[in-house]
Amino acid sequence: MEEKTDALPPIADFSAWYNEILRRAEIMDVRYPVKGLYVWYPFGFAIRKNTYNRLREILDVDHQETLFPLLIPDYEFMKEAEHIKGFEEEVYWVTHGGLSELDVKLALRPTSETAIYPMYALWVRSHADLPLKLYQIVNTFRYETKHTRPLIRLREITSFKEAHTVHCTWEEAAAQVEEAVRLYSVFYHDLGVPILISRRPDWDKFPGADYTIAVDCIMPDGKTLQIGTAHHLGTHFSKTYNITYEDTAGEQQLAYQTCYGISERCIASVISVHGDDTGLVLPPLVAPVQVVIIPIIIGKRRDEVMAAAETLAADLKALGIRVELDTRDMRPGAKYYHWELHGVPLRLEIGPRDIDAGTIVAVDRFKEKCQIRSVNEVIPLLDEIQATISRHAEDAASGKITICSGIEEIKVAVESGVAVASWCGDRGCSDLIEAETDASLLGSDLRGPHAEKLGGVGCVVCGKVGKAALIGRSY
RNA sequence: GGGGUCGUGGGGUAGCCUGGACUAUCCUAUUGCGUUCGGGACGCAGUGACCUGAGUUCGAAUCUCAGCGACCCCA
Repeated sequence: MEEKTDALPPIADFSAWYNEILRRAEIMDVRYPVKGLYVWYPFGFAIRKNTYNRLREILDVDHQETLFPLLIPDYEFMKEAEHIKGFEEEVYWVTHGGLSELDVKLALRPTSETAIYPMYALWVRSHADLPLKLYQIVNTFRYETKHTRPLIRLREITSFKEAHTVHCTWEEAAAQVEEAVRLYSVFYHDLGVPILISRRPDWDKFPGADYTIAVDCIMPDGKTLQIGTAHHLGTHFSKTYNITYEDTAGEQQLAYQTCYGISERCIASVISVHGDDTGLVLPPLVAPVQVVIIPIIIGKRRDEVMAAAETLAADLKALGIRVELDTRDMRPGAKYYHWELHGVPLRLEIGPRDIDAGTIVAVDRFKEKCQIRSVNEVIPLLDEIQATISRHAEDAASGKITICSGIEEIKVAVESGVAVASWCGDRGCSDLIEAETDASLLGSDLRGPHAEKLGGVGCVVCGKVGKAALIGRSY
């Protein structure tokens, strides 16, 4: 069949699809003239707003939102050795004020530990001040040398949610890391994005952490995207920044810390994991337009149809639904394509025939059509769509995960997805896996059903006691 | 980190090698008018571009150098 119009590249050609969808669905404009910096279109920004509103809701239960400065004095930034090593290659420096050189150079935060922790040292006095759980949503700057990509690898991360907590004991901090993982699981469950939770190998943990728990998702091309991390910082930073508290016995004690973050990669994951050949598929939770109403306007009955459509829109708005009434002078079909591209979960059509019959045509993003008689049927429909989107994503993710018992199997698995295999924890064995399979050992202690299915088999390389590791190619 | 390809209206291309008013083409770009309107309408008339800087030249989208930017491949 002949294509009538310029088709979106198929999602099977993921890179091309991704670039095109960002522009056509008006998410990011990539034409800003600085490498690695991109502009949010209003529609994309609305997705961001809805997504981060949910993230805030989840955090606000027992965190407080705060805001720290963008600029960090060099003497603070340079205090923690491991941390510096991890970031110094990527830091932008402000060296001048006007024409004069600054006495103290200022780093644009690549992350905010070194901005926040000197203040924490002032704020934390007593065990009664703990735990302290703050977060902020800010932009950060990293001079990326790898290939930059909108929402995925940026020189200005525009939407970095970073939480920083302080605790009395190592165990409490460890429990907070688990709590962070739980919160992120809830968040991604709500976005319908299936996640893999594992512990990053020691050589890949956050610079200045005891350990790092990572949240990854699987993109349509089988590569993984890290979409969240939680770090146990132990006392690395509290030693450096002198964050101490007075315990019940009146003794000064070093505090234990955690930090955990999510960036706009969460939006990249929503777009990529759910999208299809027709365009975006947005979960109602984050869709800027949850329901679009297309009036079917024909000649004489135009006013009658418009009035009915406006009433319908008002009724939906009253139910708290984000609704758009599309009154543009276009044929209905063109509007259908437009809103499908933009991922609108549910479309309602109202025309003369529907008015006569007392019904409304409802079509979901998967083109399932039904007739409804009342606006009260809309919310259940949206709930159903949210569930369908999650189920599709879950099926797609499962299809990309292979449980492997040998190097050859891993090699095949990582060509189109990720492998789960047993690993003893030894660097030598992981080096061998990576060299043989052209993929990375992303994490150990993988959680969830796939790890359980693997069972207690020995390391794929040496046969010693091993645990479930995640192996794949990553963004 | 290494290599490659490339930069032309809003988007996609041709023209460049062989310099000459350069210009052209397609689209879900855009303006106006009219006819249309239950799955991407049509007619007519318009708008709109050669990445930036330097150089070569009588003359540069075209040649040279640099910068900026984009994409692809390999490590």
